[in-house]
Amino acid sequence: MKEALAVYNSLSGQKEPFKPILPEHVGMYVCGPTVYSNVHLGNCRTFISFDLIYRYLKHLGYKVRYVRNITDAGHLENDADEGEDRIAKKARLEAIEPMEVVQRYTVDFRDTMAQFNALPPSIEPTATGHIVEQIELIKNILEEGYAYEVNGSVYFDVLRFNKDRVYGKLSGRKIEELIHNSRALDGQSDKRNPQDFALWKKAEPEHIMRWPSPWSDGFPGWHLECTAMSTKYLGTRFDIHGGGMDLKFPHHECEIAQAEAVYNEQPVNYWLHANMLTLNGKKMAKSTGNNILPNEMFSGENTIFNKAFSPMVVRFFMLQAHYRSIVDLSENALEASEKGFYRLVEGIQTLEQIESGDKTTGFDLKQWTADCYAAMNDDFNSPVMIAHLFDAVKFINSISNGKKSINKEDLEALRTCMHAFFYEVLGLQTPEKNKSTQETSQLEATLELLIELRAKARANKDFEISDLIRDSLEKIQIQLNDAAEGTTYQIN
RNA sequence: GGCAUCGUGGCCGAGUGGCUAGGCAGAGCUCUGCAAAAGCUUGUACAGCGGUUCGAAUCCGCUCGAUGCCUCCA
Repeated sequence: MKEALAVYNSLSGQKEPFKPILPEHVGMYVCGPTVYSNVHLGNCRTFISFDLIYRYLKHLGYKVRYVRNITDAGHLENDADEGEDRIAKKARLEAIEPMEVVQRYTVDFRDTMAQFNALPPSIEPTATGHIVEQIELIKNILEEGYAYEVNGSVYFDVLRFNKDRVYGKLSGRKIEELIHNSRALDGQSDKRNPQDFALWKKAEPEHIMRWPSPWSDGFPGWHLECTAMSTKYLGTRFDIHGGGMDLKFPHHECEIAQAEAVYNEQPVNYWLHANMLTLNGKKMAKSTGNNILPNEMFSGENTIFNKAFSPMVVRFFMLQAHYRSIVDLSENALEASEKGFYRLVEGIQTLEQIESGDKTTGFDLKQWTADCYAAMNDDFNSPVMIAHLFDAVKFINSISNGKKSINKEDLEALRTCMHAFFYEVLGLQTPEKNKSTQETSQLEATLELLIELRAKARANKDFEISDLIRDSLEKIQIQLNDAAEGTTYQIN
């Protein structure tokens, strides 16, 4: 199965057979969040996409080292604030320590990702914990002649780099076009060319987050941390680098330039980019109000949707689209996914109860299993794999109805495969059963009494009473279901 | 303005030269005192206009539209 995996490489623009540098190991780096506010739902989609990829690689038997950074310094804003660090700005606004901001939102981020059942990465390094490595890297780039210092700041010399190597190969941008499209400098910049980017910025006096360096007391440029940390933990050449599509340019382009400047080879074999999440057809933006936080979705306390959606439903919704497609969050789409998700969950629960027969009828289990793997091997095509899971649910239901049968061996294999794909690869969980506290057991007993009374009324054809019980319960979100074996209830 | 990705049935969303995606909704059926729930069955599609081809939703060109990034520090 491993050999069949193909991934879409942004660098080449096509699907390529996946061959890691070491046969049994995979090194994967994904650009993590900047922890200056609550994690953005769009960010979550990126990390859920890479969680799927991480899980599938592990499922195939690879030993994966998954590194995802926490950006807690050096990510400058691009609005009117004169080069102020996002973290520092937030700290100033809230009158707290910068590291307090970092701590708060790192905790929020981890908590949210845990709710989405995303596995934690193998290493989660922070930018502030790797200042030494970043300074070393700048020294090396300067030594190679691809950077220059001006007034205590150090900039990467893109034009100089482009003479020896190619800048723009990931994003398909040409340096001439970049120059052509740049506006004239307003004279305030120390940079020689607008395409150049900061490796080190001298801190203004009011700037709180600062570190000593050979050039000035200052802070590292944003692009630098990922190069420093990825190469530290994965080597100067590693297998997979991931991130959101929006990071392709300039961030990842700059990473390539930084690494190539020092190590003289391209740092990454496979560049993978997860696409964006829109909300009601538009980009999510705080400024326009077209924005929703993960927790607001889970609790239903928001002005965008009329109801709450659980983390598993949202995760399932995202996995029903391919990671390289833009996916649009809307109430209709979420509700459709929610129902589909529960259909799948019930199918898995039915699978636990069905019994094997003499032979398997109407289902080619080997072919089905192969189809599931083929879908995932085709650039992690989770929507197609999920479609196959629904085919299995249809089969499971018809076994349950007695219309089809399955032999012992196949039943075992079906359970193994369904579990592997549902829990392990897709990372889904079935909703937790309510813990049986005293109150719930009292409720259960009461409901069973009501069901018994209703059954008596029905036996006497006293439908007025039986419907009164049913309708009254329905009003308080308790649904009675009459089946051949008796009446069951469902609390919504 | 530049770069990139994309436009699929009522909604979401795969596929990508000839062969059923799937989910939700709708319709029909089964079950039921009637419902509900559940299960089964089922359909109209590939933005528009040209071109290539025996054959295109799939390839090419143009038009229209969408989304992201860039055009300032990063």
